[in-house]
Amino acid sequence: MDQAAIRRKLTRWYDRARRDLPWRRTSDPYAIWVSEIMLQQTRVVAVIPYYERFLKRFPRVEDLAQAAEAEVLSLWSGLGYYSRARNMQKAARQIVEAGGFPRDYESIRALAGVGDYTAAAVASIAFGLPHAAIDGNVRRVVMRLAGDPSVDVGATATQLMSRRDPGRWNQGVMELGAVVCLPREPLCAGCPVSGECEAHRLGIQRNLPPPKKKPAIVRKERSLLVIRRKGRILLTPSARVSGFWELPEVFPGVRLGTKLGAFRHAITNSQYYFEVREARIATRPRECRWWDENKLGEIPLSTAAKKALRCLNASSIAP
DNA sequence: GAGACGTGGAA
DNA sequence: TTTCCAAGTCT
Repeated sequence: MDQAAIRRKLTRWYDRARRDLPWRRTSDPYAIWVSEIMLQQTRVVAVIPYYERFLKRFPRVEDLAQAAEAEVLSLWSGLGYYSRARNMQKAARQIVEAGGFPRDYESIRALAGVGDYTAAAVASIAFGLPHAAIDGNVRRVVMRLAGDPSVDVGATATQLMSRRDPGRWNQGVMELGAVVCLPREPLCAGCPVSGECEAHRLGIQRNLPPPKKKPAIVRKERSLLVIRRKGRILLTPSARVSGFWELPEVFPGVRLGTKLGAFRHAITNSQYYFEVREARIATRPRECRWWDENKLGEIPLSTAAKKALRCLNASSIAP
């Protein structure tokens, strides 16, 4: 591998690619950190509106530290991996207590919800520190450049990394992986470093990284209940995602009514088939609460509950 | 170290 | 329609 050529061509390519990403326009470590947390296992197009809404509401880390958890979760609702939001607020309070955003790798790594990848990304992008950020994109790009699935990705990425601008390099490799060096069908014709790529030379780029075995999808059928009384609707605290509210499922003493709709909802390795059904109760289960139907926008509602309420609204418009 | 954790877009 | 999996972290 001609490392210098790879470094030069790839950073030059990155300087011209995707200049519109909102987090490329900031040098605020807090904003960069927010973007990196949101981008964990989440596509750029999904993150952009959340990122902008989040920073508008919480422009400074102090604002996030002082916010109510329910509001943070509301702003996060729909993004997934909600422990990220809770950890972020925990970390925001750590930061405020420490008197400012941490400025070295170890201190950044110590924040709640920040692992090796995010610490390296923030340290390099916000502070120019020479830490290679290793994510799924970097693993794929490095394995392909080396043409070898057993290559030491961390060591190779560190060797390749620009010492002059580690943040630009890290983002460049990730961006290349995201838009050119795609997992299934890499766009080698448009790749700035295909001439330096060993996998491309050997024609094995589609086989790298080797496929991982997938756990079986479990299918589950459930009912979500719409129990209304005087403009209010019964919700139960989410058992899965604490801080969120759900429509109740079947429980002892409930009387089921007509079916209002159905939808699918996938959660990790489970594929749920939900039917939405009217229901009535004599006594309210202890954990449940009545919520004003006009104020549901103000509380953290699970995505499944939102989908269910959507078919509810559709049916009330066209009964 | 395997498994859990969310969601939605692309193939 | 189903399958894959994305700027990972935590337990």
